[in-house]
Amino acid sequence: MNLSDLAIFRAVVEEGGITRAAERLGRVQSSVTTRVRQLEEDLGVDLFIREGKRLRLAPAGQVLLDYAERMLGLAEEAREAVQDSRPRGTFRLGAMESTAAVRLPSPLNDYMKRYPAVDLTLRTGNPQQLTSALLAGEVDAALAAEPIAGAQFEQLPVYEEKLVLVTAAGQPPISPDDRAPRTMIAFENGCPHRKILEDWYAGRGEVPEQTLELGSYHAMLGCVAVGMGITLMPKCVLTTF
Amino acid sequence: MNLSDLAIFRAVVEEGGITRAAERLGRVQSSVTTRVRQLEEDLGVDLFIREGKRLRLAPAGQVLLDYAERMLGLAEEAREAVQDSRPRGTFRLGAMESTAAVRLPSPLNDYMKRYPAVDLTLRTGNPQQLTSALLAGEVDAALAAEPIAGAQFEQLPVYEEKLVLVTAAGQPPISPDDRAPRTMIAFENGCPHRKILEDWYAGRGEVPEQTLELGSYHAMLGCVAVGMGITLMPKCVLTTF
DNA sequence: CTCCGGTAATCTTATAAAATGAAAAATAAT
DNA sequence: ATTATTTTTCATTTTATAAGATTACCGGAG
Repeated sequence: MNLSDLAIFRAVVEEGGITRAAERLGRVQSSVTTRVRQLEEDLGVDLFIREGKRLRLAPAGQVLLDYAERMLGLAEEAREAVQDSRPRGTFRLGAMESTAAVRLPSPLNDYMKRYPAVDLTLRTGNPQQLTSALLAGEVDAALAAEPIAGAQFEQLPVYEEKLVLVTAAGQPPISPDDRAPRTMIAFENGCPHRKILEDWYAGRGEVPEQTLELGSYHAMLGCVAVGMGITLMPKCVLTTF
Repeated sequence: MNLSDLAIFRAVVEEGGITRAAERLGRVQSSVTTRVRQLEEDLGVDLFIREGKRLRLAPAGQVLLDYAERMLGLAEEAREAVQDSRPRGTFRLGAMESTAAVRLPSPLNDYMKRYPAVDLTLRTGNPQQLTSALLAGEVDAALAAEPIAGAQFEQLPVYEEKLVLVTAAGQPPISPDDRAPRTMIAFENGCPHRKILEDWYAGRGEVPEQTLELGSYHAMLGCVAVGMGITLMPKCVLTTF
């Protein structure tokens, strides 16, 4: 059973005869006869009751007709849907926590309005996690901070993040002469900003005596505000609090 | 696009590769490659994104996969439904008014309980109307009183109707010596009982002076009861009032 | 009854489609 | 760089479908 068989069968039913169906289908009567018989043989049932030269739809034919129309309708629809270039399906995007929270909400909102047929999935993680998800095909694209290890990706600069050192309000500014605050507050391991902050310490010939690892920017800022230590984060994150 | 193409496409998606799909389908991988490419050409879109030796489902492929699964599911279902010999569809039955009202309700009820997948249509009419409906293919079968004109039908005796002359209660019985009541009450023209009643009059050498034609047995009996005339009807009809 | 018009079935031949097998190209892993 | 794996391509064989001619069948008209 394939769709052309079903189309032929449907034409025979609709035209009420093999000869007229053949005419409509632009083929010869014997072909149509053969295809109908083959279909009957394939299904193991009579689709038509043959009374002399007249064909009457058999019960099994009625049943098949219903299915045939549905399948042919779906085929037509599929053909159009597939050629429709408007985005659809699911778009699985990866991003770092900071990007996801601050930069993405607005464009994501626009995107979803613009392409209502697309389901969006946002997965957050550090660049390592994002790149491996990308390699595994678990996400379609990701926004991550450079540099990216094993750069066999197609890349496109999107945002330039200005990173700021954050200290408690009222604290004297950090100068090259003073010792840096002893506690470094950072996001989970793998976060590129954390690495940069560690490098900053190293550049001063220092090492943070203590590291406080937190799971959210909100918590980190709270800790900084009470003078627990310093942190490094995209400037834009600050503006949202 | 036909169902085998779609089955092949689905297998490739499910197995995640042409080689495994070919194995599962029991054919050689070059065939599978060709069929997939043909399907893409036919639809005018790429179903897969080819990255080296790995195939990734393209957006259009996602769309098609959904349709393919639906169509293949329907095909499977159709194959089973068509081979299912239990009656289904619509059964269009014709019958005379008296048969429909008195004899059919109970068997019809049984039938519908027994074959819930069958839709029943009952069309009432006199034997002439029923036979022409049968010839036109508007009903599948009909219950009609003999004799039937142009008997190219397959026939089967089902009921034997005892016809009774009905007069008003308290009336003296009709004897061959008296004149028959002057008014004949009958169903619409074409009703076989009416013909029989007319013949009965003729057999006595009489002719009904007046004919009252009514559309329902209920009305006919009402008229007989008040002494307006006589009628002839199946005995079973009487028992239902 | 026989012939004619119209229809479906059958059979043979021609054409198109699909499957195969082998080799090539591409690429991921070693 | 080499090997192994996977897809693609191509020539060939096999299968499926279409066409064309014929036959069989039925229904109506003469």
